[in-house]
Amino acid sequence: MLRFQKLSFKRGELFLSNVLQCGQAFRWIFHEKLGQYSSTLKIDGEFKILVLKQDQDDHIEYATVGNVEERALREFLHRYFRLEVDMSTLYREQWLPRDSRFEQKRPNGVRILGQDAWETLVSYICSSNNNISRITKMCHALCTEFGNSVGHYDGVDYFSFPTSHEIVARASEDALRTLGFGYRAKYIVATAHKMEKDRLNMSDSEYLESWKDHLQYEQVREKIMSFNGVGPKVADCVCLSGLRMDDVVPVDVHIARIAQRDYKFSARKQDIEELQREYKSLPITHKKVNYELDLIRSMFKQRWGDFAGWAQGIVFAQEVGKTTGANSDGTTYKRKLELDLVVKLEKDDVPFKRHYSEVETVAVSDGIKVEVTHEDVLTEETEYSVTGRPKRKATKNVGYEF
DNA sequence: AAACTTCCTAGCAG
DNA sequence: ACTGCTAGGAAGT
Repeated sequence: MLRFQKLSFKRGELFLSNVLQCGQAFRWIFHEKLGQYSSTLKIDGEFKILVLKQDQDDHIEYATVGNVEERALREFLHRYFRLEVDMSTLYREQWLPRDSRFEQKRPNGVRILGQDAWETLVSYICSSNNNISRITKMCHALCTEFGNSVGHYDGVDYFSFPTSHEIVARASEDALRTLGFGYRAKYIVATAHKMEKDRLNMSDSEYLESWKDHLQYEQVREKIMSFNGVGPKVADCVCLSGLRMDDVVPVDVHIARIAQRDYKFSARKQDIEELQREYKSLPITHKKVNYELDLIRSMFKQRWGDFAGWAQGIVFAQEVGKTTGANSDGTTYKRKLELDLVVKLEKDDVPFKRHYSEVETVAVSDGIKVEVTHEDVLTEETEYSVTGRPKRKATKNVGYEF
């Protein structure tokens, strides 16, 4: 039996269900019966099986399979979930004053994870032109095929995420293609080779992290983009989640659509030309960069400030609004969002709690569809908070239904 | 420089 | 059964 410990935080700062399987991390397994998430993570330099669960909005519970020193574990979790970042304050002091669209948004416990840099790089190479379901399968395949056995828990074997050395030694383009990586197979192999050659005596992640200390964002991105299969979007994801560069906004098709639709963005010719002059001196970036997308990136950075990447995470989660993840039986499902709302209507009303699921919804509030009856009219004064976990009932759909 | 096309694959609609 | 399309892009032309 696992011994679970509590890790507390300010109410609403973290909801595992909105963070672990929404396309940011790809290796968390959800155990239907236990209501737990598990994965292997490198804690204090060694991969361990970590189990998490949450049924309150002000703490999570954690346990490891096998011994990990308590202090190191808590430090790891604090760093992984970036608990030093206070989202409610950011929301109140940064995003809301700078962007009135945030009046219609809440953080909902969506956070940017501080992940292992090398794993982030490889995972996001897999993500190109791909859906979350398949990315998840690919990341798991990398570990089971080329990683090391870490242990066993609740009927599942766990493996480490392979180092560049292990990928070079154990994988090949052919093997990866057979595993379903498609044209990304050669990117993975080439990236692992380059990493193995460049990192010298450092570990993969130490090498990537070393750039952050003495280089500006533009140069760090440049370095990351020098890996095969890594363009601006993937590099920005590595900056944000792998290197904890909180102001970086990765611009994918969704964010580009939001910029145009909600922020009426359109690139001015003058701005594009200025940007081209700026990039002239950089050897790689100006070849891979899409100037329009890059202008969107800088627009959001300017608008949202030092934690623009986190604001992007909230906006993105609301836009996509679904989670997909692996189950302990090896299947990968798209989950439907399910939540409990604590609704306080008029000021003299007693708050009440009510369960909602996406299926039965009609009205939209905060990007969450809510069924509203005649007796509970949501107004601008309505206070609500979201608790609960994703519904475990699966659909086979891949795609967005909003 | 910018605007194409191609690259794997699974799932789904028509 | 078959085609066409799409899904957190990047590389090649």
